Amino acid sequence: MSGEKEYFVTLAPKKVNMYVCGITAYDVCHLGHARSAIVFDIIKRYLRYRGYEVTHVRNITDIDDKIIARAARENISTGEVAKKYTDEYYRDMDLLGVSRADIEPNATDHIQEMIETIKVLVEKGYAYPLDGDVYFEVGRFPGYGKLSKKNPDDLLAGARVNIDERKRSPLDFALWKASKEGEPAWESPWGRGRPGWHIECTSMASKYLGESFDIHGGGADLIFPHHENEIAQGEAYSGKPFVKYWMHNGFITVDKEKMSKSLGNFFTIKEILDKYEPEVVRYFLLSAHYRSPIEFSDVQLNEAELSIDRYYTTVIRINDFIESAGAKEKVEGASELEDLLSGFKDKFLNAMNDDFNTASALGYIFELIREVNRFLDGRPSGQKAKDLVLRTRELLAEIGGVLNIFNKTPEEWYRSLMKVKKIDLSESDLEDKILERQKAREAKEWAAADRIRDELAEKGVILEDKKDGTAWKIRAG
RNA sequence: GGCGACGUACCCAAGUGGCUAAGGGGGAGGUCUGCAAAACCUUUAUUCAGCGGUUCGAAUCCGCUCGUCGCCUCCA
Repeated sequence: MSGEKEYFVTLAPKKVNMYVCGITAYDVCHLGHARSAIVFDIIKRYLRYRGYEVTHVRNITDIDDKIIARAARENISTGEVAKKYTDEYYRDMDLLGVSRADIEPNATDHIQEMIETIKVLVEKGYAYPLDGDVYFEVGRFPGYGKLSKKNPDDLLAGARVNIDERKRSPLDFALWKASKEGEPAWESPWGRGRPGWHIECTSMASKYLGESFDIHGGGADLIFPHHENEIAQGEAYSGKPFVKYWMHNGFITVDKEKMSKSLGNFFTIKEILDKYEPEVVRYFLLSAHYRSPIEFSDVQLNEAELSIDRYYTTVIRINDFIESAGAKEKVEGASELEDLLSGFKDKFLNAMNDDFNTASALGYIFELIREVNRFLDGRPSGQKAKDLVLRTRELLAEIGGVLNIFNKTPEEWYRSLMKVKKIDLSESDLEDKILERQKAREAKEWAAADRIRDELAEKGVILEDKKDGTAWKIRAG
């Protein structure tokens, strides 16, 4: 609310009540929806990791103008439209590794609650019925504009055309809308109609999280008017502060412009996941701070893929070492690694405690990656070296777990890359080729061996000769 | 027009008053290797859009200028 970072103090000790605006189920999701979902998924995971008991509510709007329009166009019911795109949404979220919220309410299951809220607002004089609609009277709520830092007078001055003359003020917004013939409708004290968009979040958030709760999140485009209106409704209703901390994720941009439905410059999650591993998308989104705009491009996604590949390549080295390390104690240059290991967790926590700075956290992960590689380059052996490397692997896995990345085995990673890059080669064919090349190498027929390697490289498969055999990877980036 | 955010290397990106300006990608050189790949090492910002100011000290605070974007209408 202050527009600045603040110390995080929960309303109840160690408990966090968090509401995040979900989707309106009228079309498939694009990357912007993914960002919001992933950002708040990480926030929830991190708070839980830190020992908070988090109740996460994420709504699904299943009745609104766009759903009605789509239903009319496709000649199906609004319920069918909402169901279809809710299913698509869950499919996308599952692929992206976004966990479910604890409560995922639909608007249409809470019509009664909304009617009750509106009734109270009317009784308290904050809202007025008008020809079957009900409007919130913005002028009656003194704090209006405090979240978006807008002055109601400026808003009035800048008001665009299409002003509804019946309203007491152009800023007044609908709590309840009378239904037209053939539209979905519910009985209410003001006649048959349906709820306005803003009221559902206020009613449902209050129902599940209380009249005041800790965190409310969503995309930055919801600040005004949606969240401003939620505050007006919630605080007019209860007389209490509605939300303690507002958190808004920044936009995804394409050529510096906001990715959006209306501009048509969007990429659906489905399209992106056809070309990139879900983990790559997650990493990409975590590589910038959640409030910053982030430019979508293939270059960026490829860089994310390379970064993740660097991680898994190191995991392979670590695993190889742990399996094959000799017993003879040889530990050189371990002090740097030991230092880094002992300070690593604090660095990670500090980064995340500072407004969930995932980009900084990822930086620390790669510092550790470089150090463990350096350590392994010294060809260490023995139990002490093993313990150190094991500790590194565990620490990396723990932190990766919080961010929900880096949680595959390297084998899974490369199989997954193989699939997403549509490499036309079975694993057994690949093994055969490697064997064939192995024979050539043993016979020191380098040209033949190189030919096989080049042939595979052309398909995007990279061979790595190690002392006990040849491993394959898929070229990232 | 009103309000707001941002501008850090070739690209992406952390850093918001004080040790050598994280990290990733890319470039150049090197070590290792049959050759590669991977990894590592060295190097690539005496400088943080520009100009002023505050301060012992600023990329970091303040002012102005330039540029980019967002919100003010549905939007993650």
